Amino acid sequence: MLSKKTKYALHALTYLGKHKDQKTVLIQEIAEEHGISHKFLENILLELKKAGMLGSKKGKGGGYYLIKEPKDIPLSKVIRLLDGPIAMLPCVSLNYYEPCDECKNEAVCGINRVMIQVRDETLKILENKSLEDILKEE
Amino acid sequence: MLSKKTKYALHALTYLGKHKDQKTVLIQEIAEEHGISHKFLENILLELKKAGMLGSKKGKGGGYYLIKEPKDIPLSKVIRLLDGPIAMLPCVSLNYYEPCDECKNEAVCGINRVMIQVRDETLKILENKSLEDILKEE
DNA sequence: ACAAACCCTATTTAATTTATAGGGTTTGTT
DNA sequence: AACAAACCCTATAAATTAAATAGGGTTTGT
Repeated sequence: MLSKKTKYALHALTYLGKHKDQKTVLIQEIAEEHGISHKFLENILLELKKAGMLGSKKGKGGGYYLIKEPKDIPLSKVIRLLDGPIAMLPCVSLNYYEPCDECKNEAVCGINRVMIQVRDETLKILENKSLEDILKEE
Repeated sequence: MLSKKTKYALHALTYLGKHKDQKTVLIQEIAEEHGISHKFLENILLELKKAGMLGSKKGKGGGYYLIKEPKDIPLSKVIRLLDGPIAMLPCVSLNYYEPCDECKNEAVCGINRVMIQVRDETLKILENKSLEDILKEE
C-alpha cells in the first residue's frame, strides 16, 4: 500500500493540476482541503520540488505551482520518490538494489527471476499512468 | 516491498515444491536452509496451512508438504495472505476495502479511478504467476 | 512411556512511518 | 527600512506496524 506521504503527494499534485491557471497555491490551502498537517505537507512539497516536479515562490504572495505538464509526471516517479522501490524485492529493484539476505544464491533464485518479470510488467503500468490520467477522471 | 513473512513463505513453498517427492519436510530443515528463525517460520507455515496450501503431519516423522499443485498457488494468494492488500490504496482494495480518510468524496476522486485501473492490471500479473513459475526457474 | 514434531496464543523488541517542533531565509507591501 | 507572509531546512518525538521470541499444548511413531 502507498504511504500517506505518497497519497498526500498525489492529492497535492492533483490540486495543483486543477489550479494551474493560478500563479501559485498556498500549502495551507492544500492542507486544509485534504485535512493534512501543514508541516507534514510542507516536507512533501519540498521533496517534490527538489525532484523537479514543482516550482515555488517565496515571500508574501508566494506558493507552489506545477512546473511540468501533468502528462510528464508518471505515477512511477511520484511513488519512487516518496515510497522508494516499486519492485517487490530489494534484489530486483532497478533504483534501490540490495541483495536479499535470506537468499543464498541470487543467480539461481527462481523467486528473483519471477519477481523481475513482475517488476517489468508493473513498471509498464506505472510509467504509463500519469497525473494527467488522474486529472482526466475528476 | 514484500514483508519478510511473505518472502519466507515463498522460500518455504519453493523448498516444499522442490521436495514434493518426499512425504514431509521439517520446519527446521527449511529454517536452516534459509537462515530463518524456526519459530517465526512455524507461524508462517501455520498460516499457509490454514489457507489450504499446505498439509502437515504431527508426531515423530511428521512435517509439512504441499497440498496443491504449484500451478494452483498464484502469487496473489500468497501475498494477500501474509501481506494483505495488493491494491495501492485501501479505497480500491477488493479484499480489504476501507475508505481513505484524506479523501473527501470517493465518488469523484481521480486518484481512486486510476488506482482501480492499476489494481486490475497488477492483479492480472500476480494471478497469472504461480509457484510453478518460480520452480521452473530453479 | 517417551521424545519428536506440529499447534496455538501472547508478549516483546525493532524498525518504519507519521507527525511535530523550531527556527531560518526570502520577498512583497507599506 | 520595517514587517509579516510564506517557503526552506533539520532534528526529534510519537505512533504504528513488522519481526521475533516465548512458552507451553497436542499428536503420534517407536
